[in-house]
Amino acid sequence: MQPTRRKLLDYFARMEAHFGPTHWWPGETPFEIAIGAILTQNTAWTNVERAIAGLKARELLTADALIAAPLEVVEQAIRPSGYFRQKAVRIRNFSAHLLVHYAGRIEGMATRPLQELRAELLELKGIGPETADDILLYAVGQPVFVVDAYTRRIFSRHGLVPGSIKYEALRAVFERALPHEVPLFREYHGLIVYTGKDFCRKTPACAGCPLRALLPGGVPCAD
DNA sequence: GTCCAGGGCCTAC
DNA sequence: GTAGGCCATGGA
Repeated sequence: MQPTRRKLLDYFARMEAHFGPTHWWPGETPFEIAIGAILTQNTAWTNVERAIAGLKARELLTADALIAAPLEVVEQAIRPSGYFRQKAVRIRNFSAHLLVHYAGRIEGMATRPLQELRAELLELKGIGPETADDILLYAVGQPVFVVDAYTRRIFSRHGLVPGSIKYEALRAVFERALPHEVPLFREYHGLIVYTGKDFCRKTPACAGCPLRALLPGGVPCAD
């Protein structure tokens, strides 16, 4: 049940033909991207934008500033993103780690061996597999394939992987089949997000989806 | 009013 | 090792 490189590149080509370049991920600096990765956990991006704006308005978008500010100020700044008490602690945990080990600069992470850095991020409370891989791919620029709910939904509905597949197994599917190129991994995940947002939760099922023709038996997918 | 979003942690079997 | 509860806001 391992899809070929050819097949996964066909999915990519069809999404790219439909959407064009996504330039995923939204964010002006590596630090902002990393914080956005934490804030978007189980949360719609529109709410994350408000939270990022709240941090910018208070000049809190650096590791130093996030640590120096009172916790309640950070909480209020990110309140629109939901789970604001948890996330305030999480972005401060991440900031503290960044300050202690990398002088507060994401760029400092780029010199570390990828697997060691990934394990290090996963040690931090509030950084799970998807958030770690978001940070690695989009903030640090390392070739890891980001898996999310849309990835599992789309590729299991297409019969390419089991619906019960775990995060690491699904990540391995893509990383085994595809060349480890950062631009490809970045765009591939961005296109999956676009496709999932626009088509997976709309009715009639799959109308207009660029992957529609690839569905097994041409049958629209549904929950 | 109800459902749920680009997760992750903790607890109980 | 895994299923279930919890965290919280805003839009559909």
